[in-house]
Amino acid sequence: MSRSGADLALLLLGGFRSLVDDATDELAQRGYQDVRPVHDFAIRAIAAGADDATRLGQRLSVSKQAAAKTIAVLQERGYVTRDADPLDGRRKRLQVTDLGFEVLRQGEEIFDELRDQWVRRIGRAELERLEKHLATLVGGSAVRLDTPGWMTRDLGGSS
Amino acid sequence: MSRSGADLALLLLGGFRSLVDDATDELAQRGYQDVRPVHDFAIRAIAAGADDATRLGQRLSVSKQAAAKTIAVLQERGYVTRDADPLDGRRKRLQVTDLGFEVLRQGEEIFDELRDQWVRRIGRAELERLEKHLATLVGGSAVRLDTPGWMTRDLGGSS
DNA sequence: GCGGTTAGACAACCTGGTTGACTAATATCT
DNA sequence: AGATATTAGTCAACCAGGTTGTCTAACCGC
Repeated sequence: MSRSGADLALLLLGGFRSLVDDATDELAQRGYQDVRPVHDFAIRAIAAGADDATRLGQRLSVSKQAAAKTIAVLQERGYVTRDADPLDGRRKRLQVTDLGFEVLRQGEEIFDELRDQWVRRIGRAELERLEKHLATLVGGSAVRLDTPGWMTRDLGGSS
Repeated sequence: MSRSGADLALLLLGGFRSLVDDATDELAQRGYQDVRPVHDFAIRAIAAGADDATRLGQRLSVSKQAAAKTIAVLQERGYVTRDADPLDGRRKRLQVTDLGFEVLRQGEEIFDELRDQWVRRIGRAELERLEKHLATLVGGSAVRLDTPGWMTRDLGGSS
């Protein structure tokens, strides 16, 4: 048992991947075949007020062009709409559709269920302790999602 | 404070990114400018016996072609050599160079130092507890590194 | 009204993956 | 031995998701 710093990093990555892969799987089984976590995050950001491409890009720490590509996908799948802003002719105001909110809701539900599974395995107090420490270590600093590929790709044999 | 499943995922990702970004920064400062964690992992896998492109690919859960591309980079930078296998004319046997081992050593050292910093912040016992739980939850299952981009990319304002 | 800024679109390009096709060498089977 | 199958590596085409740069149209301030 090495307990090296590198192992620690791998453990964290492993934990993350485990959750995300399982969640993506489950989301697919519930009928949202091609939703990737990055879509979920993007929809969430839009719902939270990043309602145009530029702001979404800022929120996601990617260029506005990259954000626009993501938006195009979300729009095509019916998770967001894009209509002209009456107050500013340049902007295209983004709005999350009912379907979009539904994906969000299900995504949350799935993640919560996965967390519950973890609670069952190591106990509530222990998991909360783990979260508390991680929060301390990671700090409030926003987690950047600007990792091309990676969470957007389809997964092999995860679950 | 939501303590939702999604937050947990973000915490894990944040922890990982924090370590990896800092490590990459530090490695760069020590003169290994363009080493990304993925290179470290690849060298490590080669040193551990995945000494041809096919096996390296399997180890890293990527195609042999992708592995070959990585190898080309490692070779160009002098971290590995590739010579004919006297026993099997098809294979090109990989070997980690002294420089390659040096990168590995420094990488380890850096990660260990980062872990020490964490120990200082939350205490040895707590960190070990965290590691123990994560190990339980993630299981022995090999962590897949097949995330295109992401750890290979250069980092913005991390540290 | 005019110059500067801002939102979005378009295009070219990069990285790091993928699959598919092909060659050469080794293994296996009759 | 010889025919056949497998295996390692390479090449090429392609894809996803990002980047920068350029351009247009609309807004803002003087």
